[in-house]
This record gives sequence, structure tokens and C-alpha cells, in this order.
Amino acid sequence: MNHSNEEKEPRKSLNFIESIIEEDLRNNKNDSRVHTRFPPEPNGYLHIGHAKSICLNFGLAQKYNGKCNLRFDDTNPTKEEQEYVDSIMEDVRWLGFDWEDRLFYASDYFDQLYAWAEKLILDGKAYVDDQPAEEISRQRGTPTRPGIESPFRERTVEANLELFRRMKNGDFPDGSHVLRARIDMASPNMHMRDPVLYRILHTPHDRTGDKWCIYPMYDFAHGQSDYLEGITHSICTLEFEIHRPLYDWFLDNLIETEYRPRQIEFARLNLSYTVMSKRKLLELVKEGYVSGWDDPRMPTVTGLRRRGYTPESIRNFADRIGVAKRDNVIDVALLEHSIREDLNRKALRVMGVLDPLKIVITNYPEGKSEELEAVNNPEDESMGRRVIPFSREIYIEQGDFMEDPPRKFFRLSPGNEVRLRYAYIIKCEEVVKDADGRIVELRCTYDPDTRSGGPAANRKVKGTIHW
RNA sequence: UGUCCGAUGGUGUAACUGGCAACACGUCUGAUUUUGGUUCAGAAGAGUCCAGGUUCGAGCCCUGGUCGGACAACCA
Repeated sequence: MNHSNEEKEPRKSLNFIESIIEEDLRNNKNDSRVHTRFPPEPNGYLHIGHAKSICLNFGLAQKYNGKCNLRFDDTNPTKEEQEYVDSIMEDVRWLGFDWEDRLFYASDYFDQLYAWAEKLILDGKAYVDDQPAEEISRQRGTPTRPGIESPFRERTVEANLELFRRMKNGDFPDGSHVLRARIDMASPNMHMRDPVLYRILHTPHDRTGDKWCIYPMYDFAHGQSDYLEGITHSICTLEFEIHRPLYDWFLDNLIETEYRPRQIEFARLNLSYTVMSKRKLLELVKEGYVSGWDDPRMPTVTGLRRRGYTPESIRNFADRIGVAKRDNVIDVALLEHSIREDLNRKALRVMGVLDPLKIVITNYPEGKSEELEAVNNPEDESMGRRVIPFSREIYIEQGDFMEDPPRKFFRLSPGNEVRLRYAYIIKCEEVVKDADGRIVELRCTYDPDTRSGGPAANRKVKGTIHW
């Protein structure tokens, strides 16, 4: 006998990131803090794929009583614009998340990053390379062949330091020098073959102005930024997986504390029939194929918003698709299901005719009109009712009438009846056409007893249409 | 001839320290319905990439393959 009728806790299963976090928590890693971040580069508008990442990062912070920062990864002034940072903040807020006072920019850390670069030079772990990009690229080898070392790799610390300072001071033109980490040109991981740390860019930065003409690369900025912000779990997409050894290398060589952020990768969202690449979306906007980033056909957050998606529906969607490391293509039908589910519950219903076809109800008295009552939301009576005027002449949707209907057509056709929603059952008696044979009007009769609430209101007909 | 990652119904995601493969979307059937929606009831659909091994027992562990993805910007 089962004395305790308690069932086994249905215990919601954890995704792989939650499992990692819970293990870290059990081990009291990083003082059992959970601190994530959403780190977009402000070079475009956010799309539904970013929404997945936002829901993930902010959601994890909420679930584990932690925090989530918003950080702009603005290390490349040639691609970034204020318009994008504004839109990103708006979209994140609209989705329902709050970074509170934790709004950061990678550019906030340029001084510290620069100091770290000098430290690497002093430790003999970084050097200035005078070769052009093409040469460096050539020397890097291929994934299956080791690279060769730069002729500048053995420069003295003093020479490197002086050169790097001159780079910073603007003594050199773009592309003439870079600072590189001195790691291993034979590494099977391409990213460990003396990656570039700093490049010269005589381009003013939206936030630092003319202060800098050298800018750190993503790899040199990201992990350290995570560190500076106290991030514990740095969640990014799969393509950065191979960068992880480098992410760890900088931390290992730059900091001495026990605390360390950890990079975790997940598979980005792909949606069926949907273009998601930032580059292509930018092209659609720039070439004028769409009206803008908020064109309702765009998969951007702002486009979805304009299209009528709610934040709740997108959050539910993000929840439902889960998170894993295998490549995936989510059926867009799931996104659509999410918005229908939400809107069905809370959208106000009204009737509207987009493509009108005139109806004259021949047995309805001329000059008469009456007021009919309609519910605003059949799913929720508390949303109230409204009154709609009805008279001898009304309009229905062209598509709701077919002169020669196929077998399963349930709407209006010659000699057939339909119900006008919230009104009467009408019957099509005559089709009026113009000289070109186009249907311009339908002459119908109505059954006065079938008004909603009336004596024959329950009489069934196959179809109900709006008007 | 490299390194890293992945492989479970049509699509996604689960299966807690190995124990009858579950949930959602989609599809199909039926009922209800004043919009072919919603709601409700039900069904079909995978034996977990392959081959070995360990085990009473493997989707989970081990070995070896196969297939797919990522990596050769002074992009992120």
C-alpha cells in the first residue's frame, strides 16, 4: 500500500547550463555567486536569436538569484553606432529584463586592458609585429599545417614596449603594426597561433573619442571584461568554443585571484524559413528590400514587436526551445504558436473588412438600423462588450464569397446561407456584376428571427463570417 | 594527416547516481463552437548514427568507426 500519496516530485529537468551552475554552486565556486551578462556588439539590431540569449542570461540570473549585466562589446569603432546601442537597450527592456545599474561598455576597460597588454610585453608574452596583415595571415598556416614564427617574435622587451607605446601615441598608420600574444605558432588551435591583441585604427570611438588609436581585439577584451565585472558564467554561442583556450590563457597570464569567469557555449537559434544573419539583415535594410529594421517581415525584435508579438510570447518561446549544444532549426510554427497562445487569451476582438464587397439586404427596412452587442474577447468575459450598428447595407470580405464554390467552402455563395457574426443569418439571392463581369454587390435576404439572442438564434448554418 | 564540438520521432528538448524513451510544436481523427479560431477527447510517429565491449540491465559507461558543424579578419 502506498501510505504517503505523495508522488515523485515531477522536478523540472535542468538544461546543461543549469547543471553546470548547480554543480558550481555545490562546490561553492566563486562564493556561490551567479553573474551573467548579455554582451552585444552595437553593430545592428537585435533579432529573435539574440532574444534567446537575453532570455537565457537574464533568466539564469533570475533563477539563481544572481545578476545579469548588459555590456556593449564596443571594441571596433569602425562598425558601431549609437543608434544600435539605443535600439538594443530598448529591445532588452521591452523583452522585460532589467540590468538595473549594470550597464557597461568594453570601452570602459580600455585603460586596464592597455595596462594588461604592457604586462604581457614585460613578461615576454607579447610582441609587436611590423608585418602587413596578409603576411601574418600567410604565416599562420592552415588548420592542418603549423604556422611559422614571425621574424619580429624575438624582439626585446624594451623594443616591444617602446613600439607599443608609439602605436598608442599615434606614431604609426593603420595596419603598420599589431601587438600579438606570444603563444604557439604550431598549436593545432588556430586561435593560439600568436593571436593579434591590438590593432591600429585611427578612427574616433563613440565613447572614447580620439583618446585611442589602438583598439583591443575581441579575444583580448572579452574574458578580461567578464573578469572585471565579476561574471561567473560567460555564456556565448558555439562558434566561440574554439576561442575558449585563449579566453583562459589571458586570465591565467593576467590575474592571480581564485575567482575566474567560465565560458560556456550553446547552439544559436535557427528558425525555419528565416534569415538570421546580421550581415544579410543589414543588407535587406541597406538595399531597401524592407522598410527598415522594424519592418514586420524582419525577424528583429523591433520587427516582431511591430508585427504584434508580445514580450511574453517571445519569452515563452525561448523557454520552450530549450538550450543545447547541437545545431538546430526550430520550426517557425512554434514561434507562431507562442504568439497565438498569448494573444488568444488577451487580445481584444474586433471585426474589420479589408477587401470589401457590398451587401444589400433586400428585406431589411430602408432607413432602419439597430445596435448589436458583441463580446470583446470570448476567452475572457471581463474584457467587456461593445455595440455594433447594423443596417440594410453592409460590407463583407470579398474572400468570404464565392460564386462557384468548391465542395468544402462554408461561407457565402449563391443560394446559400451564412451567419453574420453577432447579427443575422443571411442568404445570397442575387449576384450583381458590372460591365466587365466583376462582382460589385450581393443582394441578400435575412432571417429576422436569427438575430443573436433572438428566437431562432440557435439555428445552425455552416459558416459564420465577419462584416 | 590537425584541433574542438555534436548525433534521441517531421522539428526541438527531456530521461536525476545505468532501470519499460517523456514533453512541446507539427500532423491526423472525432466532439463542441456565432468566424475553418479556441477548447476537449484520441491517434499515428523514434527504440536513441554504426559496430563491438562492460553489466542482470546501456540513450546514458568503455573502445573503434561513420556522419555533421566550427576554426586559417588587424570582425564579434
